[in-house]
Amino acid sequence: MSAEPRKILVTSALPYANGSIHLGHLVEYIQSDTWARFQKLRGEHCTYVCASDTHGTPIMIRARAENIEPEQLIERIGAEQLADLEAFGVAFDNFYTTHSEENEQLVVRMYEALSANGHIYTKTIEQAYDETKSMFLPDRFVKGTCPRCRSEDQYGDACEVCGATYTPDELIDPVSVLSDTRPVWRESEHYFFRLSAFTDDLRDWMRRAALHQNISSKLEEWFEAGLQDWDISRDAPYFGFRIPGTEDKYFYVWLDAPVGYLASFLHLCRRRDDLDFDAYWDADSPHEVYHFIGKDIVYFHTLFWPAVLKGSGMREPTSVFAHGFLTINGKKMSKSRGTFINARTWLRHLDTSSLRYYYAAKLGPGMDDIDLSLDDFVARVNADLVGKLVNIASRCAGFITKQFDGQLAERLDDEDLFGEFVAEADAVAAEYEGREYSKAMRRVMALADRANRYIEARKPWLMIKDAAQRDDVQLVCTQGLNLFRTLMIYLAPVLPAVAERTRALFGDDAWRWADAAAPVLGRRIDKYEALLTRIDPKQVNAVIEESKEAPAAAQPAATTTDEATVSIDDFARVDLRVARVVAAEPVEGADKLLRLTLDLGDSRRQVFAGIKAAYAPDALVGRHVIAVANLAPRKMRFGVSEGMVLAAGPGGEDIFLLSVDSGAEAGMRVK
RNA sequence: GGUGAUGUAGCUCAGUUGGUCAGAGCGACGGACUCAUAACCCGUAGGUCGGUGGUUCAAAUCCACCCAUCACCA
Repeated sequence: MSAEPRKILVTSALPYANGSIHLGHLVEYIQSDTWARFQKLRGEHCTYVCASDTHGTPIMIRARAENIEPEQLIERIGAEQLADLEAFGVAFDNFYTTHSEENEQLVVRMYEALSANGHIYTKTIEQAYDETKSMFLPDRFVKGTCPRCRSEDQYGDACEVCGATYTPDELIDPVSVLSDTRPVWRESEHYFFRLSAFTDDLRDWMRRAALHQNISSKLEEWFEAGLQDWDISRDAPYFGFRIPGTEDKYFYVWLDAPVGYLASFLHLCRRRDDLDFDAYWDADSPHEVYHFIGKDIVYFHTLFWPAVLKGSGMREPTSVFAHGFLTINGKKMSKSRGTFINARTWLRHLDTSSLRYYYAAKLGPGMDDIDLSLDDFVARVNADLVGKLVNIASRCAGFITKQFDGQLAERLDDEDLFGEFVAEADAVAAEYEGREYSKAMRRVMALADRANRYIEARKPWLMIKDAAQRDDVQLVCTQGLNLFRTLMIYLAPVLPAVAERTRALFGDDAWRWADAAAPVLGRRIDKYEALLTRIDPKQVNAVIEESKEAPAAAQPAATTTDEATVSIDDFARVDLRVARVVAAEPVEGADKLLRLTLDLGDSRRQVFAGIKAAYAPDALVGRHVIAVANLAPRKMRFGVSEGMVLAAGPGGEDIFLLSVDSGAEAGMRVK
């Protein structure tokens, strides 16, 4: 490791604020979160940002359908997406929105730079127009009969039956999906980005970025076909940013979306002394910037985006990492098969470490699709994680706790063996760095096998029967626990929740990668609690069953088990935070409700609380309460409630808010 | 339709530049053990590497064609 930490900015693709996070999305977030966590664990200065992608026609249409403003829709969905991602351990340094002041300023700044550099021109094009809705229609909003194979009800850009591609005006009997009327073709002036002028720059960038073979061969393909200029404008009505100097032209969502990476980073820079926006984004920045994306958006991230950055006088990304898609049981996710699984559904029945591990065990640096085979998932997680990995701790900790009062020996039993585990650190690190997670998992599990064999060979359960060998039992179990601890440090990027529990078990301070090489000796450990529990196939079945019908919208969570207890995992899913009441007011038309605006440190939420009879609004402002930060947002008659505040009592006047001792600040996690 | 990717033991996958490359884990089966969340340890199983044809002394590994699955086509 170099003395000076690397400065790294990592992004995940922005989730579109039009739907729920599902297992497919999670491949990307878990992959990039793991990488960012690895860099941080190694002591690098790594920042990981993301944002909600909020603009475009689909969001405008959906908001209309729900009879709300687009702003309300994107705020609700964005909060829900962030909560889901955080529940899976995805730890952004910042999750922002493309519908922000920062983003608009950056988009305009970049557009003006592009314009000044001669990279923008206008051209009149013809486009489908819905006269009843008074709006231009994107290709996907026109349907009709395929001109080639005559299949009915096909989208305006391609036929799903015969695979033909065409433009909407070639469709037979085209109709607008918004009104079922026949669209007309109207002319409109559009703004174009001169992508074709950047071919040489992009070729040059492609070499420097050392893109994965699969991506660069794709790019070569596109270069050979010749780059086409890019239509970056859309006509009103459109939900997005208006192009300066125009009345009714808006930036296409795909222009402002990647700028959202910058906006989220800028938003964070303004709150952090150790981050300087320009130092990362100036054309000659020495820092590293990486985008993790899915293979479906390679075009945008390896052509448009670097070209737009270059054209606006900024630096290009250091590299772009693309992953494949997720299949479940070998097939595309499907609602009828129950394999279109939302993150939220998963959380109700299964823990998140298991999925993180399974994905890691399958992920490599390439663009190949990965398969979540549910039977294999259960077998693999139970065998690898519970059977061999956690088992090491489980079989050693008992002796230490019961026989030695939790006291670890002062030395190791087998320094050489420990040394073998330490010697793998560089190889594991290199595999993480190269996103060869599957290889890293394989390597770590091979070590776990080795640790189990070591214990098997020493047989502490026999030694304990002989008073003369009592000290050796302590040595062997100290050895075993330290082998386990080293492995858990290696796995911390993938299994942050289990790593955290392990760290606490040993009473360590925050782990760094190098700690894996230094055994913990002579210390008293906490009482061992199960770090993970086996998965029952019934849990997976429950997820499938629940996913089969239309996603149960905001159904109260079914109890996850028959038992009256919850696991530590279950509890950890509830994100309790200290919140400061910024504003409180009665809700018109509701007898019991107060509308609270809560400050959660990094965000503000609107929450409705049934405490009107017990608390005067004015008395609440400024005080701290405990809020559930990841409760699914709920649409109420008066607006969306984005959480709940904790209170005790039967209700009515007898309701008592929980508070925290002085010193606590808004945003602190309760645990 | 064009382009590209993938197709290796029941399952999930490794196999750098062609010659110990026919492998691992899981499952299954047999045995041992009982510290551990029926976990762990030892052993067995044995797929003509999607198909056909070709190049080569030698191909899962190169070429051609075919089949299947998947993706992209701004």
